[in-house]
Amino acid sequence: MPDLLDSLNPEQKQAVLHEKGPILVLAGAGSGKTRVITHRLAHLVSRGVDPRSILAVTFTNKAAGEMRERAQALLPGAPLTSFVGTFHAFGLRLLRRRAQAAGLPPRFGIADSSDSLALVKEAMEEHGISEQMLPPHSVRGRISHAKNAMIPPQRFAQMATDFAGERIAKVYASYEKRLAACGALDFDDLIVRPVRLLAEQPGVLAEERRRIRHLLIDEYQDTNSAQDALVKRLGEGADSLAAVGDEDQAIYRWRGAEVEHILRFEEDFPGAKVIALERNYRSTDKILAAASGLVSHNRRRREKRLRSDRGAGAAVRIWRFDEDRAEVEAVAREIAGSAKPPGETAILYRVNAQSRPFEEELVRRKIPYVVVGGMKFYERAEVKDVLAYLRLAARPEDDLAFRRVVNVPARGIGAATLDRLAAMSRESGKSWWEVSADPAGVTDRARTSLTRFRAVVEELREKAVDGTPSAVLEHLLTVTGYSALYEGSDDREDVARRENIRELLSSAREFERRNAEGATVAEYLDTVALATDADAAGVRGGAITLSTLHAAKGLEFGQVFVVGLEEGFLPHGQSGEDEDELEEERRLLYVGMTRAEDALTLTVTNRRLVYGRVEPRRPSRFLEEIPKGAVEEKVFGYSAPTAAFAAHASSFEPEDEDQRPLRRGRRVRHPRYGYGVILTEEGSGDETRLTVYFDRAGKKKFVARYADLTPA
DNA sequence: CTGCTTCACCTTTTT
DNA sequence: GGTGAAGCAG
Repeated sequence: MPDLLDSLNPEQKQAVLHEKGPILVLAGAGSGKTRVITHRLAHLVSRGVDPRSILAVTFTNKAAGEMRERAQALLPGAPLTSFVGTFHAFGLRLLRRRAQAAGLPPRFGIADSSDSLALVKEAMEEHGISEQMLPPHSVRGRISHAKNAMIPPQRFAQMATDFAGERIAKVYASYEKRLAACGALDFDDLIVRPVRLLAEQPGVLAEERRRIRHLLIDEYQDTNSAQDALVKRLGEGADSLAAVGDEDQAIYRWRGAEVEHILRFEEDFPGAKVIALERNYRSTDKILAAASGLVSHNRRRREKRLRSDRGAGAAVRIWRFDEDRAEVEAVAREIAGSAKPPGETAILYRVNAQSRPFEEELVRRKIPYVVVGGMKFYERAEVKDVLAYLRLAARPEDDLAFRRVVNVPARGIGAATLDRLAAMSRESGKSWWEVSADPAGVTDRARTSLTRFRAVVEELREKAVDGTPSAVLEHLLTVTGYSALYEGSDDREDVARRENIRELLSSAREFERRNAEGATVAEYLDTVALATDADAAGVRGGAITLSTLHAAKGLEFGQVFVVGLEEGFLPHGQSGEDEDELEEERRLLYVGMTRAEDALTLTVTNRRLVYGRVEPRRPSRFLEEIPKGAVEEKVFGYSAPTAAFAAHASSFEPEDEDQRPLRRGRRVRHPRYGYGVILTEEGSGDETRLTVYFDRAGKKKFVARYADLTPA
């Protein structure tokens, strides 16, 4: 198929044609990365390579879907049988096939992020750790990092140096126990377990290597160490291993990704071929110059020179506003007056909460829009409830699902009964399901309710043996009494819930259609567990796209607005001042800017409503780093800040040396709580209240005047 | 045990 | 502004 290569430039062609061994493709923004991957995949197949020996891995379902589709389009005829999917989907498939070798129960479940957060909370409670002391979210984060670094609880405990670390080690250990008790794996396990399996069982490794001969890894800059290890295990000795990525677009450090993996590729794979794709087909020169100038302030990157293929174009606009209302209006007005079709426009922001004012204004102006990401379909309570019933139908020993719905709709099974079941389960090592058959020490009412509940689940189990997912779902909605819960109500929320349930049903039918044979309940549940968003990005058609900078990666638009370029958003207030985190924030903006083809507008505001409060804002430091030659500034009715306002604003200034001993960030000592650090100051003078985070006692609030705090 | 109210706390990004 | 936990009356 010679025409396969005609549309490629020389570098792209080299990347596609590369025959043997490791190759790293450094694909700058807009350089035709997906094109290279899909063509390489298609090329291998058309050259006679067995499609089943090709493994193509990405990070998101969306990217995987696109890759499969586009590769398939290049290969008329037989459906592509290669594995094309996410790291997690690959890990899951491997573990399902080799559950026994991996030492897993034959039908293990998958704990999603809310399941695993629930388990962390329980584990914390078990060890008497309050949520004030350690936020469950961050504990969950620490555990996740440890798992991805392949550090087991035992070693984590040995490594723990401080008080918090010791506690987290305990939580980590019982979290793992609890996960095992409900026969479930969390997302991290889906990567880490395969790595361990391949490391410990040479036989399995040999077989997998025999099966997988060609690897294609997308977004290599976003791999964490477990994913990197997985690639290395499988890739060693493979016929080819192609890693594609761009360190300037690495934006998942917080999730354990390490740019080092891509920066170190040639050392890890000696003799690797490296090809840089530096021709940009997406953006005009001005946009590219602005974005490149910005990201060149990063140190941990390879020097590169992106060239635009599209001519100079218009300057990047920087719009400055006095307040957020004006910002929202100006952006909406520009969009309304624009000749571009709505589908060609995107508004990008740092955090989801920023979408709201724009949504309101777009609604007011009757401009259609879609929000990418946002509230996730599979995270809605009603969807999770219904799926929990389905999970029980497939695997009654799924404690997490059991607890979720045993009392939904309300059956008179309350906290006391649940505590009983928990205790019995812990003592006997049996699942809640088993224990609930003969519960000791619960009220008669609860006992009858449990019996009735069990009968319902038993019936669903039978139904699930040979029923399709959608049939079981439909059945379950009536027998459990779940749909009656929201029926016949005019409440907007209830209407939405009914719609979501209907939506779930049709997605199940869609799943069955796509997997004509083998659309079992278990397989449907696997798919759903790894599907995080409802692929909303596919339906953008005639609507403006609203998206976070993260979710915008991989997309492109004629006209892009990156809004709210202020300190606190970009860089985000939760990101520290250390260089690595700043670099990541800078890359995030870079990713946003390089989404634009012809028009890019960056906005800043002097004042903004945050959590219902008007707050002074300062322009992002990144604005200074964008080359002046590429931009054109415009100030909208900008009034100089008042003196008081300026004083307030300047307290955000990091280089403004504040000598007060009890200011934000200072370490202090308290006679009772020991050492800590000041998190926030509220009010002023005698009224000043301080929130202090103590190393051992957690968060406490004080009125500064009365608290016995000394600088430490 | 349930359902309602209040209250605190919060807010990064996601497979 | 929104959500989830905690508190309280029925």
